[in-house]
Amino acid sequence: MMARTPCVDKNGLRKGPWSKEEDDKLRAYISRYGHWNWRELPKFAGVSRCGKSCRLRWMNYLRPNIKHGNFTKEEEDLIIIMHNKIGNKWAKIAAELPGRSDNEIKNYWHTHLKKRVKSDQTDPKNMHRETKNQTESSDIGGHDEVEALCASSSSLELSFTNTHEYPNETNSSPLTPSSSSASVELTSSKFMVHDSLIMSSGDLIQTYSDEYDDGNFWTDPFFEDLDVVNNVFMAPSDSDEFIWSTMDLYSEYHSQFMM
DNA sequence: AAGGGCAACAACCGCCACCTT
DNA sequence: CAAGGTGGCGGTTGTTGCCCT
Repeated sequence: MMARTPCVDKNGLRKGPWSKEEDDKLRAYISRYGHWNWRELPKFAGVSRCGKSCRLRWMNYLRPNIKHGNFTKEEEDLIIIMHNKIGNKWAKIAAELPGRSDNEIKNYWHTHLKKRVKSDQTDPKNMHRETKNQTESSDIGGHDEVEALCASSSSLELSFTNTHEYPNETNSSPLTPSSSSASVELTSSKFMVHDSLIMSSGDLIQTYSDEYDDGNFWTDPFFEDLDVVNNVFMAPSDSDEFIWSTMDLYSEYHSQFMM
């Protein structure tokens, strides 16, 4: 794998390439409960990563329907046309390519397409084609049309959630979609009770301070004592059932008192 | 066969926009 | 209105594999 070697930052959070176990934990958690809050999520998913790293991993690799490699000619052409019109707006371009992440498109552009475009433009044999493309661009990928394309893509994320099969759908709860048409997006406010429930549930976490360090939002631990979370509440993978049962307990609590 | 250079790409980092309080 | 929290975007880096000499 072409990635950085694993390491640990000052907060004990892992950096570098993701292991299969980490992927499995993150995928299992989000599939079941959605990404309700990226900063808190890794603690509950049992992953020693910062929220930002989890988000990136999910968006670029673990999302349902995500595709890798082998860009089609149509995809390449669309990237080139849109890049010609809107520049490095990778997220907007990615919105037009279902299953492709902005990061992958960005990488693909830098490693393949940029060179291709450059050589196309400098190759005299392509001068005619270039002019033709520009004409076509104004027809096919003109500014208005690209904007319209981008606007129409707002439901892309929803379409992903629609097509995703939740492995535990029968365990429907306020935190899990009751049907495949439900969004997995959950507001943080709906989760306000989460911590207090878990704390009261067997006093697993003795203290949870609101006054954690004012360092970096993405990388600093959410709980005052990360070790407590990792070693006590977030048990190793062989105790995943415990995590799920605790989360389900919360779900019941939520449906009983918060709905 | 060795090793230097380059390509590919996963992941990190900083910044910004938006939302909530 | 200001400040803090959060999500998202785009630029960049770092590592590894491959190719060429």
